[in-house]
This record gives sequence, C-alpha cells and structure tokens, in this order.
Amino acid sequence: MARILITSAIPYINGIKHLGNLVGSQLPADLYARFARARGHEVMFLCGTDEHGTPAELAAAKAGIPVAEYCAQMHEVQAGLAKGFRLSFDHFGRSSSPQNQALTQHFAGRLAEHGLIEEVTELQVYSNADRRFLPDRYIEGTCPNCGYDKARGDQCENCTIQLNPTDLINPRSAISGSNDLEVRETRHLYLRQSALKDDLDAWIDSQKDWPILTTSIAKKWLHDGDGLQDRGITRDLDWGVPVKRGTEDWPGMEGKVFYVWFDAPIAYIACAKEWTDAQGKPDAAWRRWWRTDEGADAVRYVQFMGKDNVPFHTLSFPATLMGSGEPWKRVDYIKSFNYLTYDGGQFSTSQGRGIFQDQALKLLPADYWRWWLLSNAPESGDAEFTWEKFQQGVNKDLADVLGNFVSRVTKFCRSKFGEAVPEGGETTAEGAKARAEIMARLAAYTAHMDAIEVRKAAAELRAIWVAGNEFLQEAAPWSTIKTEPARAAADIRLALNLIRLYAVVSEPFIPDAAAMLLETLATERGAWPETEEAAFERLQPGHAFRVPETLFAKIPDEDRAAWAERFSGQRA
RNA sequence: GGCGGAGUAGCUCAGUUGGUUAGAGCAGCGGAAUCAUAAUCCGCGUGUCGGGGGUUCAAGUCCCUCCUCCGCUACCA
Repeated sequence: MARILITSAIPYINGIKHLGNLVGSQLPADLYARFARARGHEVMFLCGTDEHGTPAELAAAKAGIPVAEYCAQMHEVQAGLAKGFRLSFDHFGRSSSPQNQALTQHFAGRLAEHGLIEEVTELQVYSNADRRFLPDRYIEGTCPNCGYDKARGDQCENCTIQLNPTDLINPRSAISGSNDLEVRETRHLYLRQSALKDDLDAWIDSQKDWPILTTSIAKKWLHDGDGLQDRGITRDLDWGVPVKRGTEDWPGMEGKVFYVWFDAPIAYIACAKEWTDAQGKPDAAWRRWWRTDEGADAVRYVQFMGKDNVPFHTLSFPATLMGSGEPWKRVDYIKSFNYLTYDGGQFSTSQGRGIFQDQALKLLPADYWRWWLLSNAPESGDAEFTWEKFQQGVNKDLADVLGNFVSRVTKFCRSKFGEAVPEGGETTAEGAKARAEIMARLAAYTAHMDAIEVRKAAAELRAIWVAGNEFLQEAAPWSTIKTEPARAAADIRLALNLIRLYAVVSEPFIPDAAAMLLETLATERGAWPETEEAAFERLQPGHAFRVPETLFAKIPDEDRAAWAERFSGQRA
C-alpha cells in the first residue's frame, strides 16, 4: 500500500473541450487513479479549471457577461462533463480560487526573497480601442517576409518565420481590428529560471525512467541556444491573481496579475487545500500530500498531460517549487501524450472541428468513449479517430467479445440451472487451462497498468475477455449438459465467476458496465484478485444472481453514417 | 533552420539488452459450433521491416547517409 498523488493537466476555461483534450490527460489519469485505488493504494486525484488569461476575458466579453461569472458558469459545465465521463477526481478545483490566489502570491514572495525575481521594463503593444495590452498572438498584420496579410505578432503562419509584433506592416488588433495601436512601456516580473538551470538539469538527468518524449522536450529547452530563458510571470490584465509579494503589496505592480502559466500549476497544490477546506479538515490533511517535511516524501506523484504542456511541468513549475526554498513535493513521473486527430486533421476548439465532450455524451454512454479512446490512446505517436474505427472497435470489443460473453453465460445458466450459481462437479481440464491462462494474463495486465502503458493494458484486458469465450467454446457446456451435467455445472460456475472477475478488473476502463455487472451478480468488488481463489471462486454454489440487460448495444451502420455526416463540418 | 517522433502484413500497431522460419488485433477467405447481442471458436499471411551503404558469424534491432510524414520551437493556453 502506497500513497499516490495524481494530477491531470487542468483544462482551460474558454469553452467545452473536445475528445482530444480528454484522452490527452484526464482520461488516462482517471484510468490510473481507479487502478491504483483498486490495488489498495491511498490516492489523491486532482484536477480543475485553468481560468485566467486573455482568452477567458475575450470569451466572457463575447458572451456578454463578467469574466468571473463566465468562469463560474464554465467551471460548472466542465465539472458536469467530467462527472459524465466518470472522471473520479477527489476534487475538481479552480485556479481562480482564494486558496490558489494566496499560494501563488506566497510562491512569488518566496522567490523574490531568494533573489529569483527580476523586475524588467519592457515595451508592449497597447490597443487604445480594446483598452488592453495585446499578447503577440493577438496582433495581426502583413508579414514583412512574405507579404501574407494575416500574419500574427509571434509568427507568420504562411511562411513560418518568427516575428516580433513590431515587425508587422500595418499592425492591427486581432480582437477589434483596430489599428489604433501604440507601443508602451510596462514593468513586469521575470522568474530567473536561468539561475536554476543547473539544478533543473541535474534533476531532469536523475529521471531515468521518464518517457523520451518528456525528457527530450525538457532537455531541448534547457540547452537550446542560450539555454533556459527567464520568463515573464506577470501580465497587464484585470482577471487573474493580483500581484503580491506574499501578503504584501508589490510596489510598481499595482493593477497587474500573474501570468496564467505561473498560477495554473500552483493550482494543483491549491486544489488539495480546496478539498480539505471544503470538508473542514485541517491543513495537515492536504500538506501530507504536498510537503515532504510533513509526509509527502512517502508519496509517489504522477502527472498526466499532452506533450504541449511538458515544458511547463518539467521546467517552470519545478523552478517555482525549487526556488521557493521550501520542501514541496516534486513530480516523480510524467506521462505525456501525443494528439488525437479527427479524420486526418487536428481536433480544434477554436475552429469547432471534431467531437466535443457534451456531444459525445449525448450520443453514447461514457464507457463506449472511455474504452475506445483509452485502447487507442496516442502514446507512441498521434492517433486518429474515425467513425469507422470507433464503430468497429466498440462493436467488436465491447459488444461481441465482452457483452456477448456475459449474455451467453447468464442466459444459458438461467435456462438450464436457474438464476443461481450451479452446484456440483469439479474443475474440468478446460477450466483449469483457462484459469492458468487468465492468471498469467492478469499478471501482465497488472504490470502494464502499473507502468501506465495504456494501449498494452487495454490489449491484455481484451485478451482476458477473449479467453472466456475460448474456454466456453472448448468446454461446450451446451453439449456436456446432456451427458455429464456435473461438468457443465462446474464450467458454468467458473464462467459466472469470470464475469465477476471481468467486472472487477475492467472497472478502470468501463466503470459503469462494471458496476452494473456487480449489481446484477449481487456481489462486491473486493480486493484486486491476486490468487486463483480470489479470481475464480468468489461466487459460490447457490449464490443468486440476475441476468443483466444488454451490456453494450452495437452501433448500427446507419448511426455511424449519420454521425460521420453530422460531425463532418464545424460546430454551430 | 533547430530539436524530437514516426516510416514493419490491406488498416491500426507490438517487436524487450542485435540471435532460431518477423508477431497481434481488425478486415478478408475456409471450417466448427449453435449457449449467446448472426455473437463465438479454430485454421489460413511469398510482408524488398522507407531507400542506399557499413559493422558483425548474425540487424527490423547498432553506425553513416538520403527520402517522406508529423509535432514542438519559449508572451495562445
């Protein structure tokens, strides 16, 4: 029994996320959290919404409501969708919470005390019409290199040249279109990451078991060009964590807020405090997860994220923790994912391309999405979603292999023995063979889950389901019932126990189906099966059960075709 | 441009520290069975392992080189 802290990258607040966001962090994190709990570990699984920054302000303005209200509404929407997908967070917090405000200000204060904050006066583009400073991306103009007239202030999408906003010809605000822009001086805080470069480098080097996707990105940032650059951690915005030095005002920083990427990872910590505060528990209850001097040295901390988040989790957030000089828990393992593509292109929130979480849940139950997305998780490279693959995978794995196994076993038993586990007979040769194979596969499955090898775990789980059908085919109780009823009884007894076993070990992937099976079998989950007795003999002769409803209905071709058509264009 | 990933059966992918006739799922073909959601089970693959060169007794696996695709490239988050 260990203590495992799990965080998923926190989704941004400005709208409903698509399936790519789901499979890139929250869903695999949930898989691991459920598995770890089932193995008897003490788990703290945290996530929340990332609410600050320019896009949130703009989305609120578009919706015509104050940004705080917009974020509160969208937080509820996202929390509801997380519930819909059965994401088992211990707490789903908010980066805008008072807890995160205080912690963010605390970290800034500590970093300043250690000489790791530098005040820099810089020039930034200000839009008089929008009455705000514009991030580079929000300035459009003509590219000085290729003449493309919609180049952005950071890069020209047409010729890919790197730009500064002042390079643009005829610059205008991407928000209002106004060309009433001026360059203004503004003062900002920079985190001196360069001063922590060697410590970060040594720390990354010490992570021998991290995926290459994770360490290579970190190494690149550490060593590319002039090495790790200092980073601005404040912005001229209204919505965000007010800049303070601990609890004190910060002269010269009035009216400014911290940059979203500074406060968002700190929200992982604040989220734990939100959790204990909500239950009226003392601070020690969350600090034992986060402070190595208060118990967190015994915690294994695993983070899940898409590859675009890696630099912030391997460098800037660790720099914040290290630079504080306080014993905060740092991540032990980072699991990063590639992207899910949709019919050859990228899912896109801004373009409304692909399938969004609310739409998905209206079409099919969460288990369908969970199974397909996890068994096709973009681990080694990008993965592609197509309706054909989705239909094929779900129908074959869930309906034909697992669902039909449950159906054939329970219905056969009901008609021949009644709705109770049959008595009599000894384990048959076919039964013994199946038990041996499944025990071996169970060990492999458990090892893959421990290693967070999502696709491999899914493939092994599927093989465990298939082993049940193989066993039934070889044992053929529909034949033996005529001549040797005791054999049929023993085999069906094992088959019923296999259903129970499948419910227990499949729960991390398909929690709703697992719960339904356990309920109809009138049994409890119990501990993760380690022995043959625990795996195959929990349902004893005479134990009454009910025949479950169809576990997974197949997706008909007409539905698939209709959905493919409906989601081919842009979201309205 | 730089960094990284990928290129293996029609499709999606496994291939551990180089070692026996290169594997799995799906699709396809043939068969068995008929308990079941016409579901299941068994059998069937002559694949220039992207091209070329090299190291080695032996390379999908190591080295060099070339080609193609994808991602990231630091004030979008």
